Amino acid sequence: MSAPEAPTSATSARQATLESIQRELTAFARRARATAARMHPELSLVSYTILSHLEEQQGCRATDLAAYYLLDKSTVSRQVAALDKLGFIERRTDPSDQRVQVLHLAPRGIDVLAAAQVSRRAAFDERLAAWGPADLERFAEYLKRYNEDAASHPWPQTGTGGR
Amino acid sequence: MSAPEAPTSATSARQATLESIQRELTAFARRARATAARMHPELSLVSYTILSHLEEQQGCRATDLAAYYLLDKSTVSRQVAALDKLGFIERRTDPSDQRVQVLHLAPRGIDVLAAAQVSRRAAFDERLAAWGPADLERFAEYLKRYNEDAASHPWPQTGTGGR
DNA sequence: AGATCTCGTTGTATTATACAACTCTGACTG
DNA sequence: CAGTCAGAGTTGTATAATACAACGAGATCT
Repeated sequence: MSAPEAPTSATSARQATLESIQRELTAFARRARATAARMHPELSLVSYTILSHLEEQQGCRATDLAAYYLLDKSTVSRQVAALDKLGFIERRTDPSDQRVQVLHLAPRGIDVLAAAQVSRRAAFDERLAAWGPADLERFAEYLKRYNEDAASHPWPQTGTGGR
Repeated sequence: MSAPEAPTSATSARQATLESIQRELTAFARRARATAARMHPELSLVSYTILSHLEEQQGCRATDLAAYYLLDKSTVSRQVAALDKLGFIERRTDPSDQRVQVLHLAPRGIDVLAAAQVSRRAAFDERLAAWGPADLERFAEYLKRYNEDAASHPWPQTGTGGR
């Protein structure tokens, strides 16, 4: 263990910045559901994220979704079932492993996702219209880096130590 | 109406960046609940945001919370009732307007919030340990600016025009 | 073959949320 | 002052998202 260092003005400024990041991210997270509902009422945030993920990944397993979004597999199973029932996705059993279903966008899913993306892009375009390209790029990089860091640091032990 | 401009490589690069921002923000939002549950199991994301808001604002009304987090007043009412029942907050009727209750942290609320913040700070400290101060500052600024922009551009009309 | 692991489903309970109807209280108007 | 209207909060009701536990079917490894 290294020697404890006395707090300096630099470390407390850092703390203040971290607090600020937390606060803004949290506020954003809490608003996200409602925001999505207003941008595209026909597709909830939950459905949107799944369809969007499938588009980007060109198909994936339910387990992958659960891992990526930190959800229980039962939750994903039901959401996938609902999207399947609506005809938005298809489940193709993997021939090399009969347990796994590879999820793909179905034609109707492609359509509704595209429609939602139109609204979503319009909203982002308008909101971020005043941002310069350099700031946008940096913001995107920071977010990506943040999410990667969060994923790679599952949890600092906060409680009894179990994970 | 201004003349439509042909898409240039600059505009499509911008679009790609906007997509990236959307994607990362959405993934973050979707993970936030579970993340909070792991960081501080004793205080849900929802409770945390309310207590935290009260701490920062030194008290506010239920209506303010609803507006800030884009929630229905009934939702906030129940959450506030739950926090009150747990002894985390106090409701003080505003003497100048008997309709309004000003919400404040109660001693127990201060305690649990502080405990959660310890976990939270530890998590953020670890996650963002590799970030330099300049990047952190900029990230914080961008998030703040993003949230402000989102708040000031309620919605570009996406549907039939109603809000 | 048997133990064990993984993927997915289903049963059950809880929590967050919205919408609508309602009660108070305050403000404005004739 | 009476009547109306607007704002704050509560409650009834319904739905959606979620977790945990138990389970079934298929794969894997002795």
